[in-house]
Amino acid sequence: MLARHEGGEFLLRIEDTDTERNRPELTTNMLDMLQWLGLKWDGEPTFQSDRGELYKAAAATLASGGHAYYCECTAEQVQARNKESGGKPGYDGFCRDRGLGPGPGRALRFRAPDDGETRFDDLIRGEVVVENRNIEDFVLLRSNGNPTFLLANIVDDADMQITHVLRGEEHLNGTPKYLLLRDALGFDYQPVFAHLPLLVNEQRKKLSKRRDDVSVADYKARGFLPEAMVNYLALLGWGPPDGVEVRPVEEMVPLFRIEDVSPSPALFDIKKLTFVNGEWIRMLAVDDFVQRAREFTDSPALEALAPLAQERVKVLDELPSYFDWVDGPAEDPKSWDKAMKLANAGEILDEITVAYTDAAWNRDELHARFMALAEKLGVSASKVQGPIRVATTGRMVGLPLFEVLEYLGQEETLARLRKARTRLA
RNA sequence: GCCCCCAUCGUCUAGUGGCCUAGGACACCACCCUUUCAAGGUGGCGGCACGGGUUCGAAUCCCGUUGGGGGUGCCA
Repeated sequence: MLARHEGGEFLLRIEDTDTERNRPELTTNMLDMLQWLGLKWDGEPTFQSDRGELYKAAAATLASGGHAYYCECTAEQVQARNKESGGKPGYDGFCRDRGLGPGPGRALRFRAPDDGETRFDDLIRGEVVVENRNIEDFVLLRSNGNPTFLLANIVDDADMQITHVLRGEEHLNGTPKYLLLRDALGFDYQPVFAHLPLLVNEQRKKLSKRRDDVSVADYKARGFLPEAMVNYLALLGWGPPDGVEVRPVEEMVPLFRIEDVSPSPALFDIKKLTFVNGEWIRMLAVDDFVQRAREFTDSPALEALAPLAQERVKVLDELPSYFDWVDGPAEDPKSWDKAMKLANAGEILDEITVAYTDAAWNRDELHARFMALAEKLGVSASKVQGPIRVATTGRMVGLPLFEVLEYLGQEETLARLRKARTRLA
């Protein structure tokens, strides 16, 4: 798939589409992801099937030039022969000199050199040298006629004059093959290589789609901000020279140099991502926060209490638990037990359930009366708020109590307190 | 098996021969602040994998060992 940067400054080619099955939805997902992350692009995606003739021409050049040959071995046959000769994987060159022509069931293989070495410079890893005899005869054209990734890769790169080949370390081994193909095809083409470190899981294995959480859509659904995601991703394998880690991409771009990227694998640490996300949430303008928070809660109290929630939440999907008291105290037996088992829980509720009319029902007044009550009962303020909090919101933890009570209003608050008192008795 | 890559606190990193008694961030712990929880503040815990060289001097350079990862597909 191809995507051109907005300013036309560079051409980004993303190779993710299966050349054989050619599933467009993969491309669509990727474009959605890029957009969410704020990476601009334009231009229409290009599929490999649109460029088939180019690959076939290259394959023909290779075959007629003696750089490739047809092979009718099946995977099973190769495997069986390898097993017999000592279990070494890789193609054994069985059809190398059989002079087979094209035909059904026959794949085209590259004839790798028997000697010499292939070397290249990598911005991140320095010089990499591989002896050609360690490179086996890999497939160029499948028996169904479709080109493989490697062939499409070099043809596209040379054709588009790709300047920078930046990819994961898993492609490091493929690079000598890529270069061998380039030379066999006679291309005058020399990109700059940079093989980036792999992202690994807790077991230090390469992050895989099958067993790890790698879908950006999932992080989006959980309430991670794209700003935080990009920010955190940039921190893997790299650190800003001034040490300021939480900052917008625009600020990191001028600081970033691909050659400063670390060559060793990095662990994707959800804890730090969460921290960065919390920082970004707190940096949001309140109305922006409210807008984004709306995806996660439909509470009518959101607008009124947004700044208080904004300061507490690290991931947006925590929001519901901060606002589930609006229609009545949340069901949370643990909180109830913890708060109400206090010896003087009943006494606290008795004292606080008295209405007042000599002052406005607001945070400051509630606070003042609450403090007076704590002093009167000779109990710490933090102890006193427990029963009240649970009686009104159902939970032991949550937004600051008096703001919540102010929002609830005197009538509703007192009703909840009395109800709790009855239940307690 | 073979080939390639990698190796600083638990994690992400700074460090490119003396500014290193190895710095920062996350996490963790303690204290402060405080109506809960957060946020904020202060402090703490914690690392150059090992062994040889080179050098007046090595986390930094070289070699080896060990450990980890990747590749070894008619996947990309």
